[in-house]
Amino acid sequence: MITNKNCIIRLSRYKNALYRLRESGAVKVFSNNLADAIGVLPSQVRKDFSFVGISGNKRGGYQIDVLIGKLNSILGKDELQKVIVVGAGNIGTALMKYNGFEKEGIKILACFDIDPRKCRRSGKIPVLPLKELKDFVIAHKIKIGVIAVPDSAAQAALDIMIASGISGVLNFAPIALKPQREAVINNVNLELELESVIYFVNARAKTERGSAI
Amino acid sequence: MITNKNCIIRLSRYKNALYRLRESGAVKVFSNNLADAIGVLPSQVRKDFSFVGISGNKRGGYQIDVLIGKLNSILGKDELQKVIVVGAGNIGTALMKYNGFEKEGIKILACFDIDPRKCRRSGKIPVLPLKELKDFVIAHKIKIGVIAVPDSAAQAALDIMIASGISGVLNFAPIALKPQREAVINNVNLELELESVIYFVNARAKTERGSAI
DNA sequence: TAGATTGTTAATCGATTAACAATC
DNA sequence: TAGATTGTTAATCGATTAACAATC
Repeated sequence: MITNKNCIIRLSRYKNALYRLRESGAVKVFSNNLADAIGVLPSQVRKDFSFVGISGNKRGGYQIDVLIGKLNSILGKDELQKVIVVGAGNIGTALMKYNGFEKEGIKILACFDIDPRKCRRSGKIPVLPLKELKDFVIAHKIKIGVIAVPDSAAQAALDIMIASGISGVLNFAPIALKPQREAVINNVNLELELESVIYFVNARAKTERGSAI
Repeated sequence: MITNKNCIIRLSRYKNALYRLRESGAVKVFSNNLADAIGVLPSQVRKDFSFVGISGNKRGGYQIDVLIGKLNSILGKDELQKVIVVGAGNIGTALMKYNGFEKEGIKILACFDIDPRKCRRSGKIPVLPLKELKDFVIAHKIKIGVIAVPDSAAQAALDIMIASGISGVLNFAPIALKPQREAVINNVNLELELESVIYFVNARAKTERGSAI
C-alpha cells in the first residue's frame, strides 16, 4: 500500500490532466506528456504508476481512456464518496457551497452543528443538530468527515465521529487531535500556511537586502 | 536560509506551545519538553533551532521568554503583517471572518472582487473593486496576498498582484500558477486534501478485507 | 531493423533521527 | 565532581531522479 501522500496527490493531478488531454482529442499519452502537464519528471510519472500497479505499453505509452479508468478506480471514484461536515461556521459553510466536489464524486450529505440556531433541515445540504450525527453516519454508512469547528470543540467532534464509525477526517482546527482508535487524519492549518508564506517572503527580502550590501 | 517548509511550520508550533507553557508558569524549557508538546523528537527541536541560529544553555535548556522573542522575530511577528484577499466568495469570506489571524499579527486590510455587487466599502474589512487593487497594494506596501477566486480567474489575479508588488501568495485555486517574476506561492487545494483522506481510508479498508481472507 | 518508450534498479538528494563530544 | 543537556556530526530513512535493460 502507498503511504506517500504526495504520490496520491500527483495521481489526482495526472487524472485531471488526462481529462484535459482527452478533451483536446488525444487518445494516448506518454510519461513525458503527463510529466510536462503537471510539472514533474517522466521517471516520477512511471514510478508513481509502478507504485499503484499501472502499466502501459512499451513504446506505445498509455491509452488515455484506460488510464483514466484505472486512476479513478485507485482514487475511489468508482463509487460516490459520502462526506459529512461538522461545524457550520465559515469554513464549513464555504465547503458546503463549494461546487467542485460533485464532479469529483464527493457528496457532502449533511453538516452538523451544536448551535440549534444554525440548523436547517431544508436546503440542499441540511444542517442538523450534532446529536443526530451518530445515527446519520451509521444509517448512511459514512466513513469520511470534515472537522470545521473551533479548537475547543475539535477533539469532542472527533470523538463523536470516530465513535460513529468514521475512519477518515480532514481537520481544519489548528490543534493536534488524538483519535480513540486508528484513523486517517489529514490536518489543514490555514494560519500556518499563511505564516509560512510570510516567513519565506520576509526571509527573501532580508537575504536580498543582505546581498545588496 | 531555510527552505524547508515543515521546519517553519514546526517553529510556529514550538512558539504556540511555548505560550501555553509560559501561561502555566514555566520559565525555562528543554528540547524534550518542546518535542513532547508538538510530537517530534528532541533532536528535531535542536536541529530546527540550529537551522535558524537559536541557541540555549548547555544543561540549562532555553529561557521561554527569550525563545518566544527569537521565534517571533524569525517568523516575522515583530511587525504587523498586512495581507489582502482576492475573491469575496466562500473561501475569501471565511478568511475575512476568521478571528485567529489577529492574535498572530496578521491583518487582512481589504478584499478585492471583480463583481461590483460584492463590494462594500463599509465593514471591518472593506471589499473593493479589483481595479483598485494595485493602488491599494502600493499605497499600503503590501507584500502578501491570498487568491480565493475561481480557477479561471486565478492566473489573472496573480498577474495583477505580482504587478502591484506582491511577492508572496497563498493560493486556493486548484490550478498551477505561473508568476511573472519570482514569488513565493503556497498552494492549498482543499479538494486534493479531501481526496487524499478518501484514498487512504479506502486503501486501508481494502487491505483489511484482503488480510482477513 | 532501428528507434522510442516503458518498468525497474541504482544513485542521489534532503530531511529526520541517532549518537556523542563539549560543557555547564 | 557527576550528571544532564546542548549543538553538531554521522547514520538512517524515504522520496525523487537518473540510468538502462527489456521490448514493442
